[in-house]
Amino acid sequence: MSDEQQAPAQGFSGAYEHEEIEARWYPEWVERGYFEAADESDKPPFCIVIPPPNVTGSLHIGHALTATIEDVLTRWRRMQGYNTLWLPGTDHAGIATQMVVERELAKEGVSRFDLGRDKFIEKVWEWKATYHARITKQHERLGVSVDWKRERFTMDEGLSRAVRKAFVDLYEDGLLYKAKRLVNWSPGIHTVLSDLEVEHKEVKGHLWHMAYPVTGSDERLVVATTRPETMLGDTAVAVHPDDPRYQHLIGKTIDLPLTDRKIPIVGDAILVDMAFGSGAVKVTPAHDFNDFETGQRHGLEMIGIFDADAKTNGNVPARYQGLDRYEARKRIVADLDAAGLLVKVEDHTLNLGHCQRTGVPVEPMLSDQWYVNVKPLAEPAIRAVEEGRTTFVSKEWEKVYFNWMHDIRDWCVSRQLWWGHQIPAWYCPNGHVTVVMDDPTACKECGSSELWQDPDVLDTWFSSGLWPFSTLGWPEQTKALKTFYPTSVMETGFDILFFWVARMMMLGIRFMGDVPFRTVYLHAMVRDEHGQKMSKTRGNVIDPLDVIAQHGADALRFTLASMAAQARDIKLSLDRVAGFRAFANKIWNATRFVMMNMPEGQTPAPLDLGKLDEVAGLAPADRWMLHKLDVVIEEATAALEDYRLNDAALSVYSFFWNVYCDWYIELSKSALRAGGESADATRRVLVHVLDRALRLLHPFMPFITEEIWQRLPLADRDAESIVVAAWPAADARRRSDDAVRQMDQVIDVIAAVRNIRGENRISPNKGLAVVVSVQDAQAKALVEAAAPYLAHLARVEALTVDVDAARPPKSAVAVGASATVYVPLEGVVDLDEEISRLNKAMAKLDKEIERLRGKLSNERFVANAPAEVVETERARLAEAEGQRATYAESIARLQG
RNA sequence: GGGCGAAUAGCUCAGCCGGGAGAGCACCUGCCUUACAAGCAGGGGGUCACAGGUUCGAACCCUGUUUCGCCCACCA
Repeated sequence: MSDEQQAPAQGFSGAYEHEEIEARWYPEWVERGYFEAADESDKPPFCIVIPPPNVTGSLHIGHALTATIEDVLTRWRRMQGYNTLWLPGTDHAGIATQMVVERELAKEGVSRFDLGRDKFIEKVWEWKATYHARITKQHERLGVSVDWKRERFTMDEGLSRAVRKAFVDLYEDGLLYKAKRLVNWSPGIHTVLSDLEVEHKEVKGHLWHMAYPVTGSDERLVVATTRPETMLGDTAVAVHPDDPRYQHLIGKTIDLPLTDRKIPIVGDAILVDMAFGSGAVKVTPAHDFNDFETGQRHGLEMIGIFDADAKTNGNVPARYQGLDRYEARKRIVADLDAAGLLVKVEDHTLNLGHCQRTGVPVEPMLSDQWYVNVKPLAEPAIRAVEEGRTTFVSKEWEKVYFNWMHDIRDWCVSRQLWWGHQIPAWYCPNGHVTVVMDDPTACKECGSSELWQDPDVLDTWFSSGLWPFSTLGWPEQTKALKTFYPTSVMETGFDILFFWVARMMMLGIRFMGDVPFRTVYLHAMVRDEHGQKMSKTRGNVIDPLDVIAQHGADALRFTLASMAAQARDIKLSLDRVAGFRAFANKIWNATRFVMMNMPEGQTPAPLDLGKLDEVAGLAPADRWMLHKLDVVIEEATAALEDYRLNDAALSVYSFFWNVYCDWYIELSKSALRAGGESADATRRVLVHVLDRALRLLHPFMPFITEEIWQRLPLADRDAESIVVAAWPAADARRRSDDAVRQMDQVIDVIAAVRNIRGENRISPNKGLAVVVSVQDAQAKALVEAAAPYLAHLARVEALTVDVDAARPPKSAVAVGASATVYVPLEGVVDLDEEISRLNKAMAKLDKEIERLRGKLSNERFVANAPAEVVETERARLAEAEGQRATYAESIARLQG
């Protein structure tokens, strides 16, 4: 601070350094409890529960987007005076986390089975602790204004209780049941998957045509299959009952090749399409969903031929046992070929289900699992959206939601994992099931004390589905629950609409009797700048922490918010972030200017909007500035109300840079130099606007705005931190149409001079003598009064203003909307340059004139278009024609 | 097989209820002008994917086509 004397900018002498500022404020905010919500309050509630990040690793750029959007909404509402709760937490992420820990262990050559369940789970908790801490750090770096005191984890005690309560209730309602069905089995991780966790991908494969001998005859029935190995589990062959080729075979049997089994030939019009393949289908009910249905219809035997690894089991002939399914395929094809039973092989692309996590093809397997009967839950969840009790931002998502909900199928919720909520079902030796909240000591049915708990755990999404109310204390009827449920906004990526949002809707309505959130705001996926998915293998992953280190959290947040409206993909470019870092720098430097011009130790008196007319020295430029401020307050607020974060961010951006900095600060310099009342008034406006602008920017750029706001000399400071300061309210008393009209004219003249200067490459240092021709005395007075502005912003050293001023000889000309500007060129510029500039301007006008004349000579336009539209077009034409005439005359003069 | 989204300047994208095509970055010219060279001033650049239609008037509404992307779906 030794240089304070040379640079009286009250601490703003240095450059903008984001690291230092960002590190300092976050702990301070938490310490002062600004982010903490009240269980009960007179203020209206605003609540977002965070989509809990998985504790698998660190936050990626998508999380940064989530955090940014939610923080913008939360900080904005907090400033508006809401009792604001943004509730943080993390998800145990069953499969994902178990997998990463297993992978870690595998590096040391250890499997989870070597450790045993308890030891393994201990390891996972250690992992969770590490990554939870990392995620928390990252969130802090981003500046999230969450209420850390209410942080939850999907497997903490309270939430585990909520999970049990939900399970037991659904079970008692008959909405949750156990059944033996064909399931999606992942041989990669040895667990069943829900339909949603199966990804269908096109795969190039083959269609094998195999000949099956009909028992006791020479006839052979050719079947076509994409999976020849499953023939070992075939228990029938189906043909179409109306197929003349095969009708006579229905009721007969097949000698199943490579086995000693005989299987029936059945007629089935549902399964069989006569036109496809050979028209005959092998039926493997234990390993194919269609075949399973067929088996049900015909009472067929089901022979499962694979174990948990999808290797052949003891149900197949000895020589094929213990083979991987693809190995088995090769062997079966080879053996059939050798036996002369392979008729042909065709290329064929098929849609194959893959395990979302491991990428391994899913194996349909027969298995005992727990299911939720979701139809009865989906119905009210559909109705809630139809009736608008929950609305989607981007209405189009509602259609997607409805589509899925209408076709919803039972949800398989059990998983053969160790990490997760163990299913609260106990079995006794007599085959009874006991489902209760607290660990039982005896069987509910027979009283047996020999009980064992179901070893499986629940799908992660089961606990996440309870998140909006379990985090608020449910099943206890807490005050927080009463205050904040239904929550205000659910903001998350569209990729988990079905996984998560739909489930929360169903479970929220079932357990709370009301929707879990009023608004669903779905954001896009963040890609790299070319639209590629970020992935480690592509090497295009953008780590939010790297971006923050380089450009600052404020710049990253502003970038993400400004792109939040993009529909499906957000293409993130680091150039863009750099641009917004420059913006932060601009804010910093503008502040420096303001501070340099404040008398040390004094704070300008606040502006009383009701008495602006009484403020001595308040010039049109000041009134104009206040007017523009009011416009942006209104725009930004309206944009946020509509969840148009990009519009809000960008309108404040261009206000601050292009209006406040580019014009007002420059205009203010002459008043500040002049001193006295006008300088005083200008200082008050400078501070008033900067203060409001910082508030508007705060939700987007919390750190820099706080740093500056704290040091601003504000006489009417309403809070100790901008975090809890009031959001600016639009106020019509700031508006002044007169000032806007006047300043438009001044700006018009300045722009005209600058254009002549720029186009003619006249040095910025060269002072100019300028003649301005205006239309009336009022305009003359106005432009004359603006002489100091012209001197500073356009280097006009000698100004002559007249109504219909005569053109000085050999002068450049620029015609503005309300004035014509002449700059004598003698000794300043080459005449030819000016002539070519004028020709260019004229060519542009010609185009415009042609367009307008065409339009106005169209009788139907004049007859049908609204009068005001016709009027503005006429005015435009008149203006363009006038300008063109001036230019043409100028050219003639310069040449002559 | 069904559904959805996108196509606008070199790049990434805005563009509301149909009425003079915009921003950022990049580019060109001139400037270290006392807040800021991470800056200032000036400038160039678009057949709004294509073809029809509605309309006085279409980037915008309707129909179709093409390209790219996504979601859902049990055809062997």
